[in-house]
Amino acid sequence: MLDIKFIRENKDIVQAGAKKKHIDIDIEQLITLDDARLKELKEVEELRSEVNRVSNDIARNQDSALKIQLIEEMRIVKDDIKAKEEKLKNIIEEWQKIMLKIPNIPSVDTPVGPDESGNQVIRNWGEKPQFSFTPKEHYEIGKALGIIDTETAGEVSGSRYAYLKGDLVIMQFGLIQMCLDILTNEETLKKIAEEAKVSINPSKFLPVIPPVFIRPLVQMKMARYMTPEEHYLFPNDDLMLIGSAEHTLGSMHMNKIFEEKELPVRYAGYSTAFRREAGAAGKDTNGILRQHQFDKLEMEVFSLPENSMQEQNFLVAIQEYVLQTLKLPYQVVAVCTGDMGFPDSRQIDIETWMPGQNKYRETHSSDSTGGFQSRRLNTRVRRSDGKIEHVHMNDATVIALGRTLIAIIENYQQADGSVKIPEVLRKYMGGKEFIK
RNA sequence: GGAGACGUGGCUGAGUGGUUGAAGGCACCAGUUUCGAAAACUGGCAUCGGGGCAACUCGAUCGUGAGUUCAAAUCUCACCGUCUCCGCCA
Repeated sequence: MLDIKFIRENKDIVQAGAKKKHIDIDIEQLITLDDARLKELKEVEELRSEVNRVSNDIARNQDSALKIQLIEEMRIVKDDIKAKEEKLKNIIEEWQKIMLKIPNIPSVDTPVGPDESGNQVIRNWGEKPQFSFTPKEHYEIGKALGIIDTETAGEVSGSRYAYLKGDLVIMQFGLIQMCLDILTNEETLKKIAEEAKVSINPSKFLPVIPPVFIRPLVQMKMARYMTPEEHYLFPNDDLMLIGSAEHTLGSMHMNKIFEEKELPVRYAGYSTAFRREAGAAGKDTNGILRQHQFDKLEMEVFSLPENSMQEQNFLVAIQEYVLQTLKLPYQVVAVCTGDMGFPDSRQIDIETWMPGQNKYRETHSSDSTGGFQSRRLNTRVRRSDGKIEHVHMNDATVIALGRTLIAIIENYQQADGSVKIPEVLRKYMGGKEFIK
């Protein structure tokens, strides 16, 4: 949510920002409503003030005839207040509906574009592996090795589910452990920050296992409930499944105030993510690329506003470090206005090379949301001078397990159908060198 | 799931219908004192919104939402949450 004062003072910027994101909003209508809201609010407040004043007189006055007269008068004023409050309530409801539809404004360095075709590759890393044979896709290799079974899962649970088995499971836990080792090691983080030339305090991440259920109201505050059809809903319990650990990590400090010296606060949350993939009919149906359920380690950082850009750069640097450690080729992409998320001011994705598909595919995302989510969540910071303002929030993937497993399977595949295990993972897999 | 207790400012804790936005304490900030610090003393110290250049002022907020009343932290109802005991369970 943007600040209404900011919207009033910068309506051209807000309107232009929404247009770049291809979201229709009517700022003039909002401002007309806001004028009405302020007028009505003022009237209600003046009447309430009168009631308060007279009520105090009643309490202190000894003259009982006068008291009765004043009480009668206040009864009438009270009815007046009730009617005005009803009117105000309706105005505020309309006002909120429009406010919730106004997206965050894209940063100045966000490329403008209609959809993902407008995304820009910023840089790439790594040599694509050369094969003496035609590289296969992950599901073929996985099926042959008996480590991915989508057929049984299809019968048991439906499409877009899979059984992962054996060494692939061990590898998943190895990846998680490897990433947690990075995120909880201050030396490593410092090194990453220095190499990426970001000037922030590279403090450790606190590992968290968050709930996978969230109240729809809170999801709304995270500004991640724009497309209800994307979520698994449990109306009997007024709950929904999270689509990312971000949703229950970012809301951890709802209605709370940080002290300036506490920031940045960094979390590394591990959870399963649940997505209905409602808009992806027939897309990526093979294997485990696009699943209804996948596991992910996610970073969430609360920072001072002036640091949030650098914080995002730091998070991207961590993502790159993870992929470099695994020796997986990737490209870093500035996501354009037409493709970026509703609450984002700047979104950067990383796409990892998938030789079987002969394509880069999205494995990481990092969202800088500024004060957009924190305004809805009411998450603030008390500065050292006592002033209180909204914190800035950044979230980013550390590792999305399913897609990273695909990248490893495809990049490390061998002519005999086996998969070589990346060196850094071997210590987590009993020293094993191949899955075969 | 059953029974009971409770939810007040950053924390603690008073407050059961009328200048209570809320005593006291801790923490914090500024000053006095000190070479400096501690201690002591003095003062300040909730958030949000409206109006005002400002001093200031009006309103809202005592878990959330409704209600009763001229007047609600205080009374009523619903919901949410926490704690204790029992049950169940990994």
